[in-house]
Amino acid sequence: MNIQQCAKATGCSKDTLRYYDQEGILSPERDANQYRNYSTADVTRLNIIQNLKYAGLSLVEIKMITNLMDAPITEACKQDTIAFLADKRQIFQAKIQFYQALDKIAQAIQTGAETQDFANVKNLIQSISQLPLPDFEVR
Amino acid sequence: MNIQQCAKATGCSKDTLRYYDQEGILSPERDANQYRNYSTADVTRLNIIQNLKYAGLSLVEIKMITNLMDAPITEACKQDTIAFLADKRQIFQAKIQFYQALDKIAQAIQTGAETQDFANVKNLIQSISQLPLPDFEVR
DNA sequence: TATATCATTGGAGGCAACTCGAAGGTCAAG
DNA sequence: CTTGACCTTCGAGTTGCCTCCAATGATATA
Repeated sequence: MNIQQCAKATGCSKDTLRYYDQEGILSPERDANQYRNYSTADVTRLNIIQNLKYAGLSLVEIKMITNLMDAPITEACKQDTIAFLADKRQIFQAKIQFYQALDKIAQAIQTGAETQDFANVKNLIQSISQLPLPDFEVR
Repeated sequence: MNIQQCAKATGCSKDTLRYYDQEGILSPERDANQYRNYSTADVTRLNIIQNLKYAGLSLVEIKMITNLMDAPITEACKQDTIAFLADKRQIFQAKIQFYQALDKIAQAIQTGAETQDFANVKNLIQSISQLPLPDFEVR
């Protein structure tokens, strides 16, 4: 699969695919003429990358995770991974709670706006300031 | 409250506060000497800004929402707000589902790494590619 | 009144993650 | 064998969100 087909299959732009190659995030095989040749495994991997990006991970963090797929996992790397995941899970869980709370407020604002209850809309926006941010560092 | 105190109260840097002023996101009153003077309402507003940023909104979107707090809400603006919120709620709900699924996988990877079940770790990472991204546009 | 510490502005720099353009090589169709 | 649509690399530009610096002014304390 050439770069154009891969771009179409994954929704990444060709430039993005070249950028990922350059950054060592995803380096496909090359044909004799130096053209990139993407395998179906590469496409799967790009889906993983996109999903983790959507979850708010940086490309460096994504590299860490996807690297686990092809390297044999050493003891040191195992420890790193466990610590990293414990960290990330805290963040994921904080995000779940945060979005649930925020969605509740958004729903109430929606209702308030529809029923012309504008005073309440302002109170609801105020209440966003009360949502607790997690006290650990988040990117 | 001067800029230093506000920075301390909100956790924003002084540079960030000046940047927000410059961008019209939060413009505090000025004293006779041109020094910025932050009110408690400004601090509340900065909390809102930080929370919405954490939720993945851009500063432009945040401006849209916080502007609702001081302007009288016109009919046109009401329509915009309702549409905007409907949109954002879709995204929030997608994120909730996504993080729940991802956390489940992260937990399983953690367990697999702890118990040396590395083959399974690789399968689990693979399974991230299966998580459905929402089909609407997300930032 | 000198000194230190705060504030102001303007403009430059930085980082992540692209995005674009130029200059040139490859390949299939007519 | 030319035309057009691909591909390559390299380097520069862009966007969002800061972050730092220099020059200058205000304020508090010894």
